[in-house]
Parts: sequence; C-alpha cells; structure tokens
Amino acid sequence: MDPTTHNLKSFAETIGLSPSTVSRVLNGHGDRYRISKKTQERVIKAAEQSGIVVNQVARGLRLQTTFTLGLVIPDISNPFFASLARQVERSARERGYSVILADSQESTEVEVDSLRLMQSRRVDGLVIAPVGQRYTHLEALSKSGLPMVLVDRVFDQIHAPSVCSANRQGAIDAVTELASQGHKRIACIQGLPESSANSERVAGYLDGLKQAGLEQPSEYVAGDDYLSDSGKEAITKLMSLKEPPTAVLALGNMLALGAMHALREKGLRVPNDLSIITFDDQPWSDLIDPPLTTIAQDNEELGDTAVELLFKEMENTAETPEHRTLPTSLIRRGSVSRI
Amino acid sequence: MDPTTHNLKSFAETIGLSPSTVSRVLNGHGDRYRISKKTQERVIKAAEQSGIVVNQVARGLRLQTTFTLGLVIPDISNPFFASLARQVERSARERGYSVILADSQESTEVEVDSLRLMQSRRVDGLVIAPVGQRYTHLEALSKSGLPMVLVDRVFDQIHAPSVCSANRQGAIDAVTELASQGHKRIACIQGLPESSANSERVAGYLDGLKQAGLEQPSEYVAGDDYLSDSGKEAITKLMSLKEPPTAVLALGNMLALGAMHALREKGLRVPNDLSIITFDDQPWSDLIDPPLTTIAQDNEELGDTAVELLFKEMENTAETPEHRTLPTSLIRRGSVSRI
DNA sequence: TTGTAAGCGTTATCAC
DNA sequence: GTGATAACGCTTACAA
Repeated sequence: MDPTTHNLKSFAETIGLSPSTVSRVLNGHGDRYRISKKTQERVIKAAEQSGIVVNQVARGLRLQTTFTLGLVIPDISNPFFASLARQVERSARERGYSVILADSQESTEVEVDSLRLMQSRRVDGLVIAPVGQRYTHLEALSKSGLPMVLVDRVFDQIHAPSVCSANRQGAIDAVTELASQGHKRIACIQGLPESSANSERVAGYLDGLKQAGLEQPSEYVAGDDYLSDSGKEAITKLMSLKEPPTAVLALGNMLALGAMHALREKGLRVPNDLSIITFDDQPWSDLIDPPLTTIAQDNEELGDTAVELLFKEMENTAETPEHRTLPTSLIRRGSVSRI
Repeated sequence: MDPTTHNLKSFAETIGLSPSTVSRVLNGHGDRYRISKKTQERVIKAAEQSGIVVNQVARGLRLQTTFTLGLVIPDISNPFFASLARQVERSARERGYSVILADSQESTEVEVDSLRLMQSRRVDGLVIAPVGQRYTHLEALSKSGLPMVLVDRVFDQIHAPSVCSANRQGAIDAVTELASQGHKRIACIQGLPESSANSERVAGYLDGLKQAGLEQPSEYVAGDDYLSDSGKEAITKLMSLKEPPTAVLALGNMLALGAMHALREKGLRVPNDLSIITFDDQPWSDLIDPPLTTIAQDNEELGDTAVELLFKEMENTAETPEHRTLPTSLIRRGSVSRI
C-alpha cells in the first residue's frame, strides 16, 4: 500500500532485480527473453504480494499506445445508447482496453470538444454515435488516421467503418405487418428529420406502403424529434385529419408512449381504435398495457460489432472501410389489431 | 494534421520558440512567467491554426495528475445508473476532467478488477456505486489514499464520503400515502436483500406501518432481486394469501412493472383491485396505464453531489468524510385508489 | 522575457 | 539470463 512501492523501479529494488527483468516478466515477455522459470515465478509471486499496480500512463507514453478507447454518444440516459455503451465497455474490457466516456448531449459543439479531448488523451480508437447534423469534423478526424467507427447515425461521406440497424427494412416489415392485418390508412410518427436513421426509416415506411399498394397522403408523416411530447403532438394532429389513420408506425419508443398517452386522454384505446408499431424494444415494452408490438434493434450486437470493426481498423489501417447492417426483428405483441 | 506537428516540441520549433515558452502559454501560465503579450498571442494563434493537441498522457506522467475520474457502476443499462453516469460525466467535464467508465455487471469480482484497472490508470478520484455484497476491497482502497466517493449503496464501515437517497424516509412516505387512502393491508416487493438501499427501504416500510398503527404479517414482504420476473412471482405469492393486500409498495420500477403484468394476466386491475406505489421515477412512469405513483430519487443531484464530494476529498484529504442524504419525493399519479 | 535540462515511470535496445 | 541506458512528450526549477 506504500505508494513508493507502487512502481516498477522500487519494486524491482526490493526483490533485488532490475526494472527491465521485472517489466519483461510482468508483460509476459519472460520466455521470449529467456528469463529463468525460477526468476519468473519469484517476480509473479512478489508482485501479487506487494500489490504493485504498474503505471499505465507511463506505459502509454513509452509504448505510444494507451489501450484506451473513446466512446462518444449523444445521450447515455437514452436506453438505446446505454445498452450500446454497456456492450462497448464489455467487449473493450475483454480485449484489455478501457473506455473513456463522453456524452455529447445531442450537441455537435460538445461532440467536437469531446473528440478533441479524446485525441489529447491519445485513445487508440474511437466509437462514435454522432449527433448527426454536421459531419465535417468527423471527416477531418478520419483523415487524421485515428481509427474510428460510426454507430447508428452514419454518413456516407465519411471514410470509416460503420454499423447500424437495417432501418429501412425494419420500417418495411412494420408496414407490411400492419397491411397484412387489413390496415389501409397507415401513418408515421418520425424522430429527428436530419439524422440518417430517421431518413432510412421514413424511406422504408414509404417503400412498405408502395409494396402493399397503399397510398399515403403527405400529412401522414408527423413529428420533429424523438421525445414523447413530439409523439403526443403528432398523434393529435393525425387523429384530427378528416381521414384519420387506423394504424401508426412510431420511429422511436418515446414517440409511441407519448402517442398512447394522448390517445388515452382522448378516450381512444390501443389497439381497438388505433394500432401501433414502434421502433426499439425495451425491457418494459411487453410489460405495459397493451404490450407493444415493436421493431427491435439488436443493441448488443451493435456494440459488439462496433468494437470488432474498430479493432480491425486498428490492426490494419490500409483496408477499405466495412459498413455493416444488422437485421431488425418484428416482435408481435398486443398493440396491433386485425381490421 | 501531420502527426509530427502534434507535439509541443516540434510545434515550438516551427514557430521558433522553446517548448517551455509554448507550454507556459498554453497552460495559462504566460502572465505568471511574464511572457510578452505579443509572444502569447502568437503562440495561441499558431496553436489554433496548426490544430496541435497536447499529449495528456505525457502531461499526466509529468504532473502526476491525469485529470481523469473513474466511474464504476453495476449496470449502465439500468436507467438509474445511466442518468447517474450522465450527470457524473457532465460535472466532471465542467471541471476539466474526463471519466473512465467501468460496468461491474453486478459482479463483485469484476468490480475488484475494475478498481485495480482504475488505479493502474492513475485516476485522480473514483465514483463508485458498489455491487454491494462485499466491501473489504473498498476498505483497502480507501486506505490507499485514492480519493473516492460511494453512491447509492453505502457501507458504514468505509471511511469515505457518500451520497444516497433518503430511502428509509421515502418508504415511510409511500406507506403513509397508502394508509391515508384507507389501505390497511399493505405489502412490499423488495429488491436485492443484501444491498443497503433495499434494507433501508424495507426498514422504512416497517416504520411506516408502525406509524400508521398497522400490523404486518411477515409474508407481506416478498421478492429477491430487482428484476421484473421477481415482481411477477412476488405479486402472485402475495395475491394468493388468505388475506391478500389491497396495496403494494414496490422497491424498484421493474418490480412494479412485473407485478402489473402478472395482475393483468389474472384479470386484476390497477388501481381498482390493487394499488401500487413504486420506487424510482422514469420517463415512462406517467405514460403507461395507469400512470404510476412513484417515490422519485433525484438522480441528477445524486451525480452532482457525488462529484462535488469527490472534489472536496481530492482537495483536502484530511477532512472527515461527509455522508449526504438526498430527499425523495412522492409523485402522485393514477396507481393508488381510495378504499 | 525566454531557454536549458532534469525527471515523471515505463520498455526496447544493446551490452555483458 | 539479466542489467544499464535512452527515449516517449511534457513541465518546472534554474540559468541567462
């Protein structure tokens, strides 16, 4: 516990060896340098007893490698990003890496700041779920040679690997499901119009309608962001149309919740008066009333894949960036009725 | 963008100054060292143009201070810890600190590992929400002199500052509310029996009953952990008693959700057939059916306070540790009926 | 007002 | 098989 013992040099002294030898053993290079088994054992045992904790910042300086990943996300209190973070931390840890967390608070300015910070901390790689409105800073960053991977909100313009869900196909599946239950008037409550995930979903919604041979009045797309209030407003607007929809696709779970809340206030029931399918499955999705039919993203796989692609990038900078798309799945529960 | 420009020395060379001068200016020590205004401006401007990012790991080694905090929590995908993390990151950032995140996955072993990791990374301080079953490692850690603060799950045995909610009083408030609505048979669905937060809440539940002059059969406390399945099982057990409760206090929101789900399957309605109050308010608490009456913790304040206490500890190691308790608040919504 | 040089704790290279 | 030494990039006491 004596802090002076907490460095290689003094520890090596107390056991009568040179720092080099101790370093080699502790890093598993004992055999490569042909250190005797006896010495190796002695070092290992003494290290455990003394509780020495080698200084990773000195190590990082010397090795020019910090074994640290940067994680930049718009809002850690959003369950989607929280489970992403959990998975990223977990797979990073499995590979011996730590993660520095930055919450950009849905602000591009903070994002820019955070990225600069990550650079100054000399992270070995970066997992970024961009705010999604500007991307020139990301372009510059990718050119700087620091390995990075984009998650969820993706920009084609950026030369970096990326992972996201099959947002377009997911929306198609939702609309198809609704149509197969006899719905003809299907509306859509969207999230942040600028973000790539949202645009893909809206595109899929339109595709789905077309495939089902349905028409879509332009007022059938409502909403401006991912917050529940936006869902309330949108549904209110939709239900007051002369031809109100019989089904709605919500592009985020808070939107669905907000919509359901507003419907209840009007005395309308889900799914009897209106059917709902929403993007993003949550632990509480099947616990509420009615249990929600959802388009689930594979959050865990998203995090895993991000780290996997990042490590590929870190090992081998030459390759052309890989863009991976993860399938979504339709989970049928109780919020859709047959018409 | 040339990486060789990305260090003080070479940058200083290109602008024809010594590293020392540049360092002093960049760290705001320009005036103290009486560097001419002209030189200072020149350095600042050139730094911005070149996009130089000073190496914080070298800086950390030299200064023996990394401007980094460690955050260790049991499960980042739990919304309670997620908002804690968000707030910790935010206040740390405001003070110029970064945070390294570790998710202990509700495992004491992983927690021990993570703490060792944090030490090796030479964090300046530690915010820990312990798993809560063992604490000897925390005791040792606090003796090592590394500043730390405990959040949510607290141990009296540990000589470190701490913050948590007034769990006991919160439970009393809940029971009092229920009793004031005429309920006499009030049960409790608990979480992890070992953890301090849970014990406090159970104690408060008993206090509340006593204050209301109510008796409590021992079968009225059910449940083993914070997961929704546990809530289902517990409510099933409770409702099959010869004298089933008319109201229930759930000690976590997943427990309440699980319970409500099971009730619905049995054809029982909340709050008509059973009233529910639950700990932890969530964004969706007032959006579901019925809107949940909750005992809310002030998650943001919890995070802020943790960082505040940690910085106090970092500045002034001598002081006796401060234990702070944050008030909870009862949010009345629709899950409690008058009897 | 600015520069020089030592040292923070490691590890790779070279020497023995 | 093991040890001495230089270097990673920065800051600060001391020198000029």
